[in-house]
Amino acid sequence: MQDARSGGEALLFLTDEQLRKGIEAMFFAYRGFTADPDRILNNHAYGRAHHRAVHFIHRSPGTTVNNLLGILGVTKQSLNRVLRTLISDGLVESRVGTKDKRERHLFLTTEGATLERELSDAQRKRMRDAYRAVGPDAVAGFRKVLEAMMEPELRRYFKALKDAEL
Amino acid sequence: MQDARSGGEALLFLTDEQLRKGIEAMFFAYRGFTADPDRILNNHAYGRAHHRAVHFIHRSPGTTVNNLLGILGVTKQSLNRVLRTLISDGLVESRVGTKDKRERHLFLTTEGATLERELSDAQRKRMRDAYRAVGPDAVAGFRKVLEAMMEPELRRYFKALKDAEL
DNA sequence: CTTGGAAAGTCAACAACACTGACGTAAAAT
DNA sequence: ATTTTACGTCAGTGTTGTTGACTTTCCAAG
Repeated sequence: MQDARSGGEALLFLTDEQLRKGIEAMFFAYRGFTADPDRILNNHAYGRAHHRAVHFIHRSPGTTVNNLLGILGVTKQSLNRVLRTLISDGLVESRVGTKDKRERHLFLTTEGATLERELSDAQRKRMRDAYRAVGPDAVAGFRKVLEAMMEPELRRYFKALKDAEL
Repeated sequence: MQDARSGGEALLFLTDEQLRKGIEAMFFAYRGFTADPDRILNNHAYGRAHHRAVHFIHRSPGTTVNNLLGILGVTKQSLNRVLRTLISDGLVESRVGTKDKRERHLFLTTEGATLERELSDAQRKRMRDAYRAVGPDAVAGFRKVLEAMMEPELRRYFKALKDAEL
């Protein structure tokens, strides 16, 4: 039906039509991916930017502001606005570095960890339901494609994250 | 290494750690997914919202504003601002409905189609490279997980999009 | 036929969050 | 001693989302 241009046999998944469907799937899926956390954040007067910060501080406790900047890909001004509110609201603690006193090491407070849990529970639930519905082989393929789509620098960072670090 | 808590055998892909890695993969991959179009849009003084509108108008020529609203999941006021600039810039044409004069049917002009092509070429290239790197089986799994992650309403819409419509 | 409500679309004002640019401070590196 | 790095801040701007108020059009009940 859509193999007119790829004279080939096993290359049908590379047609423009299939690629476009993949693009749209990515768009619609990302909406679902963020839907549950967005609902929760609305009740807390926070936004997606706060979620991202809280997630990665939880993931890597003691990370520095500079580290976070690289991961999140925003300017320090933008991140600072978010961190400032999280710190003043008592969700994040910022400790001056011991070795290098210019650095600030970020940690979640108990309250911050509570919000993180609430957000990630909702997001994991959707992910778990999706995973369960399709099975481990599909999940493996999913992960492969996502990794291949990343910018090389972030892919390196992503692969360096140890599973055990959680 | 991370199977401590799932007493099970084939359920390792459902551990919290694996789910969290999936969440992060989704986050990083989406950044890659939008990186190329974002660069192009910057040169044109447009944003991601314009991209989305142009994409779906190309996908379904003659679609109404209301249709687009359901697909994009924003308020009509937000979409209207984007459409207004696209129309006044001559990328989109808005025709009053013949049957129902309240409706506006949207079409890309030649200039609009040129921008759409430029954007989707870049985005498809990244998708194609990723697909090629992982092979058809992984791509099938990728698509399955994405579909499972969508909100039911959008999944129905997504599945209804015929491949041939492109 | 008229009237009243619903639907489609537009205009205006506001908030969140990204950006750039400039500046300041403290500490590390050279 | 000078430069660079890490971090914070102030000011200004742009995109994209929101709500609220409005017009035009359609349709259906009286």
